Amino acid sequence: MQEPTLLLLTALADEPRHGYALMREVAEISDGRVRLRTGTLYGALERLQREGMVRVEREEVVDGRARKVYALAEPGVTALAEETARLRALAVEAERRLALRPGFRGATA
Amino acid sequence: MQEPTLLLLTALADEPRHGYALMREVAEISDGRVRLRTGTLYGALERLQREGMVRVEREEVVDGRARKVYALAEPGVTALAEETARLRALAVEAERRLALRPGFRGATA
DNA sequence: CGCCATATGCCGGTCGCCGATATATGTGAG
DNA sequence: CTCACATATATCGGCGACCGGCATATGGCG
Repeated sequence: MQEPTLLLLTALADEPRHGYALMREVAEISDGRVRLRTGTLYGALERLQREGMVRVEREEVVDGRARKVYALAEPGVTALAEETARLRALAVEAERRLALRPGFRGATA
Repeated sequence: MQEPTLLLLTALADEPRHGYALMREVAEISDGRVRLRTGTLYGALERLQREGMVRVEREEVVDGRARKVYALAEPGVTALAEETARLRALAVEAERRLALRPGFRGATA
């Protein structure tokens, strides 16, 4: 799983959101580092629906603009939980190895 | 940065290793989940050298077999440290959000 | 002698992501 | 009133990392 996808699932983890809100949320989570393009966003959303990770919870019209509100499906919750656990373990291992290097000054500050 | 690349840099983080040893190391780090293909390995190694992350430390011949021993260059150390810090923060955030879900049972066990 | 582990390398295909483009409405500036 | 901008969704071509398969070569074991 790549980072944009991981960010997307994370942005959906606490509550359902529509596409455009997801773009803003992902930017915020990543401190502005990752700006999802619409091509990536809607492409990923479609793929994640095919894979059963995400579902459309409802469609609404707000101020004359159509919205699709996406939500994490159960497989998505499980996948996200497993992925983050895996990644956290990997990060810890990488940092352990880096600390083994002679003269290493942590970049974590 | 994708996971195979991250795993590769992690495998090089503590000490220099040659290609085949990297395949074994990556498999071990990932608990056997990720088996680097030679195409991925040598392709990534070449790319990472172009990017200045990795360098060939030395070439040796052991038991009649030629080896190239790869090492992390300084930019690789920095990149790995930053990437892991970023990923760890993201994992923490994802887990925080997951914990907010009603009735969530941690998959971290 | 054949098989497996060691060891490196290339090549075609797939797939996720990027960049650009299109479409449409509401809001605020000029 | 009009133009620009934020909101909102969607499609398309292309690129690049990774995968799977193949090729090549040596040393050790049965």
